[in-house]
Amino acid sequence: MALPIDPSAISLHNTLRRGAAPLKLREPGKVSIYWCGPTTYDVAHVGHARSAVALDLLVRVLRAAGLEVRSVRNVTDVDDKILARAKESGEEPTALSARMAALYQEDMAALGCETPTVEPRVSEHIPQILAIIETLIAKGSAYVVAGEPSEAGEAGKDVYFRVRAFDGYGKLSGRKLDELESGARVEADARKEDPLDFALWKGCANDAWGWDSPWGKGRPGWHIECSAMSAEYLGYGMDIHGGGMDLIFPHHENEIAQSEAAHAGEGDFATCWTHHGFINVDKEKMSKSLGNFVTVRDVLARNDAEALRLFLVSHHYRGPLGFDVDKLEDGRVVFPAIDEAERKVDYLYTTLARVDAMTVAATPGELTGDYAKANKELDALRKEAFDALADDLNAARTVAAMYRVAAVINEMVDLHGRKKGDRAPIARIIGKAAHVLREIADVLGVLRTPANRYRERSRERRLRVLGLDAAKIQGLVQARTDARAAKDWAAADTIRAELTRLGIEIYDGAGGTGWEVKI
RNA sequence: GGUGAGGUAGCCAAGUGGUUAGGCAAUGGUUUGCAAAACCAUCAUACGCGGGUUCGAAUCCCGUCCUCACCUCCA
Repeated sequence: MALPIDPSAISLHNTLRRGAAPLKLREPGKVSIYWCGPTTYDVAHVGHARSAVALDLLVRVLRAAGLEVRSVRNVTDVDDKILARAKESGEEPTALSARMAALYQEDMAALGCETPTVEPRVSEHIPQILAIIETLIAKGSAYVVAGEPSEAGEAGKDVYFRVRAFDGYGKLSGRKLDELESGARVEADARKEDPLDFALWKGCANDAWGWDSPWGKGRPGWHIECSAMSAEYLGYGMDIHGGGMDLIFPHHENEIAQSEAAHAGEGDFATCWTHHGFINVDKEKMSKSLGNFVTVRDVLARNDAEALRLFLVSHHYRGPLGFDVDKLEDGRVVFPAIDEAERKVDYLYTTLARVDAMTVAATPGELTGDYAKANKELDALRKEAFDALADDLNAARTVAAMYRVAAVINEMVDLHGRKKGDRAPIARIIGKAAHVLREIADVLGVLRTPANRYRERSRERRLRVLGLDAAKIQGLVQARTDARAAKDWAAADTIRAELTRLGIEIYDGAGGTGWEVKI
């Protein structure tokens, strides 16, 4: 079977060029990606999930095009915020960041994100960081100054990057040096040659959290880790570098400056810069500093992980994404958009379950009339689904096509029950449609469990959230079944009303009465 | 002030020059003891506002209003 995506058809928005461009690879058939990961001082929120899902989607799309992907996503485990948080709790900074990193990896795995090829930590790459800083000093791109004195005692020296010595500064973010200088909120620091210069290494007191260096004890500046670790695992230069839009300036701008200065004459640091949009709560960016964040764990306590994943891939990765939080009268917090996405996940799994429940053995023969039309529609939907992904990861379009495929399946399953004479062609269409649905879901990273397992885990979780007991529901359903057997419709309907009030939905099928917990 | 993103039907959300994106909600229908689910149909001649270009504009151009983000840490 042909690959669903033609690698030469893939185009991505490149921040550096301010527009979409066909994917260009340094080595045919292989893609290298560096993605800026989290600073691990707290549990991951929905914004981190969006970032991880954007990377995962990118990787899946590239793989669907037959490309070999090598992805690196850093864990920033050395940072002032980690230190500050650790001081509050009395925990060792390294222990805190390691604990948070483990939680992050757990959460992202729950969202169906594959583990990147390498997830390097800053604390384990200090030698590489020191080496690149020394190179920058040797090339005249960086300079050493006396450390900031502190009451804790003698501090190591600082190293700063000489921004004005790098020609292309501002090329990613579209900023001009003089504008930056004039609009500067950068605090003046007499030790710096220029206010725009940024730290590669910050000295600290001998008894503080840090590492030994040629400039005394200290910690790396924020940006240098990515220059050092990307070179370590991808070599200098990469095909795609990505992260959140807030990183364009200064983080990525500085990464470019450091890396290209250290590797002058070796070409661009990254060919394509990919940046995703934010999650907004009440139109404001979800962020830790604003305190308006919802953690992934908060969401997973109420909703299925696949609902959050579907919600995320239902929107284009570069646009803003509103995340609503509602408070119910009983004080429970709900996420209406995620609930809606979960109902769609229910729908998709129910669709697959209906296919599972029937035998759709392929039988040979020509499809004619409406069946030929349905078959053609499926081909068109499959093409649309994958074309959309090749077009700057437009997964929202892919999701739309996926719903249409599910509708075809349901339509055919209904028909299968009614048009007994046409069962062979109908079964063929269903078999093909189910295959297409799974193929699309795979690249989106949804529908990863067998339908019956999904149903069980959803029921369990929803009962827990509502504080209900399955045995009690079972009893009410049985009582209603008995009333129905006695044709006591009034009694049966009273029980149903009670179940509805509790949040239980029932359905009478050929094999008896089933029930679901509503989300 | 500079830079960037965005404003599309009741709501969410694709679409960057010409044929129904999709979903939610609502209404009608098929089905059902009645329902639920599923399917079909309607809602939908929508594109912040004002000009302009064009046979034709949500889409291009000019102007303008509004929202958000970045310029300090942020996914």
